[in-house]
Amino acid sequence: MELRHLRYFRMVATELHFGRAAEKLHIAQPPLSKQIQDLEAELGFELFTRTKRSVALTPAGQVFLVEVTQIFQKLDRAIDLGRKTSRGELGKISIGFVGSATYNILPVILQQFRDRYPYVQIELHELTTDRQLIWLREGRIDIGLIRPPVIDVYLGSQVIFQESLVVALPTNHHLAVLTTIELSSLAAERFILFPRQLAPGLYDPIIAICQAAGFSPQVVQECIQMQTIVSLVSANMGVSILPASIQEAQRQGVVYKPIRSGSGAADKLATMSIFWRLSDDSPTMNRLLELALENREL
Amino acid sequence: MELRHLRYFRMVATELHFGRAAEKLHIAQPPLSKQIQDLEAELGFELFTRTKRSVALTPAGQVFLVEVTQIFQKLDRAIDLGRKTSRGELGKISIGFVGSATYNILPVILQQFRDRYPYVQIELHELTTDRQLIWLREGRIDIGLIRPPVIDVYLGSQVIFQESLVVALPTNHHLAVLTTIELSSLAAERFILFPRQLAPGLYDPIIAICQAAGFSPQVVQECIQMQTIVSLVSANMGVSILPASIQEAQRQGVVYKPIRSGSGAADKLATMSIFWRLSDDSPTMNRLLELALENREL
DNA sequence: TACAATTGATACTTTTAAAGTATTAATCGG
DNA sequence: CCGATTAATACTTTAAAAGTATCAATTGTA
Repeated sequence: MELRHLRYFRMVATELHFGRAAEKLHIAQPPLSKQIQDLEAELGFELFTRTKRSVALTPAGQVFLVEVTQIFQKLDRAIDLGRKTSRGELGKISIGFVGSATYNILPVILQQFRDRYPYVQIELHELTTDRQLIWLREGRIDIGLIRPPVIDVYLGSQVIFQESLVVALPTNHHLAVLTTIELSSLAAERFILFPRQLAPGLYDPIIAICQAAGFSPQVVQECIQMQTIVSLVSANMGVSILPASIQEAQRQGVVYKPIRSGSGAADKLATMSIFWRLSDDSPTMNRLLELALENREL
Repeated sequence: MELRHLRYFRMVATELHFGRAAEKLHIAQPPLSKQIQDLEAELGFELFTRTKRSVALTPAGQVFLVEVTQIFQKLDRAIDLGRKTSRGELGKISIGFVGSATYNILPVILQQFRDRYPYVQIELHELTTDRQLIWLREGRIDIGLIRPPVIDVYLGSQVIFQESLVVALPTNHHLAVLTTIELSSLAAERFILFPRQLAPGLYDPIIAICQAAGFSPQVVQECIQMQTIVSLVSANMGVSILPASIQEAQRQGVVYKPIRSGSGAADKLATMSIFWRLSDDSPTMNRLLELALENREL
């Protein structure tokens, strides 16, 4: 049995006239009769009761017609789903991100992606850099938003966001009255930073600019969550240097001050990259990647 | 697109190897490659990502595979439903019957039919003879259980049940002590019968045997429902002559007595026939007809 | 009642496309 | 680097679908 048989059957069942049906199918009448006969022989039951002058569906033919119509609908749907999937308009994508991406690039990308591809299911995982790399390799996430550098030959990456660093001070700090902060004035302060292990891409530049300003920061506390660092600053436990986008989440008891860019070295030092498996060619991943690169802020 | 393309696609998707898939399909590998290429060209998207050494489904191919599998299941089901319908194992049948069929042939037929064809939906309509004929011609019922004679060239009929007539007497009637009744002894009684118009096939033989016994019955009341006749007899309104199967529904205050068959004329005078449209060739109707004729009681 | 029109089936021919054969090109493992 | 593996390509053969001509049965009308 081939779809041709079912298409022909449907036309004859609609027209109830072999001549007209053949005409609509753009074939001659004898091959149409033949195909219907073949179909009936294969099915093992009659689809039509024919006299020399008229054609009518048998009860079995009626039942079969309903089913066949649904089959064609299902086939159309199958093709449509396949096409949408191939375009990345349908499917699933798993995105990993470090907490600090929440304040800048992630919401922008998510909103645009949802607008463009509303039928793609998005799965979000807030993960530390190292976990993201593991999950990426294992295929548990398809995209990672990570602060470079990361060296992995199986992963592709692109910088998608760069921002300046700011100093976070308790409101009652004596430097909090200034509009910009000279880094060297923080030489004696106690610092609260991310653990180097989890975010070397953020940690190392901070240490570097401090040393360029003539001091090594005294780190008294390390915190995994950026929000926790802010809390500790507000509680007068110390000061911190953070990506500028932290200012999106304002908090009582803390003020953020730009670093005076005498050397210019403090500008755009916090970078965020998008990572993916080089072996992954899935349409949804490619669409998300395209969109992320379109929205680069460097 | 033909089912062949989908069958081949399914096999390649299962094997993920053109050579093995071709072998299982009992064709050579090159035509299989060709058919898959044709399918992809028609669909407008790739189903497989192939290197010279390996084959894998694209995301679109995965989605399409799921749908195609369902399509084949649906096709199998369509064939099965059609076959069952052609055998009369699936479908619907509408049966009309006169009230008095309830006591004899109808329950037998219904139970057997349900046992044999449990997936056929049965619709029952208790109707007078004349309404059944109208409904039959209009196609509102497919089968009628009617007391003949009926003359209609568009309908087929077969006698399926014949039974004797009995006399229904009030319990306190002076003849109620006898085991059989001589008809002539009822000459002076008041009779309660069906209206002739609604059941001439029952009415006329009753009148005939009475006249053969030497009297014309005095009909004081006509009732459409057999149960109502029995009620009136129990209420001492008169006597009646009814088909023997009425004894299935015993009732206080009424006794039934066989007619003494001196002449033999009272035997098997009440007949029930099955009627159908001669133009109707539906499998369910044919199965019911077969079954009714198998269960003939003459 | 007979005859023309209608309509599906049959017999046979042509055309299309599916399947087969031989071979190539690329990849991978040893 | 060589041989085995595997999908693709080029070309031939074969099968089956479509076309043509005609028949046979039915219907309705002259």
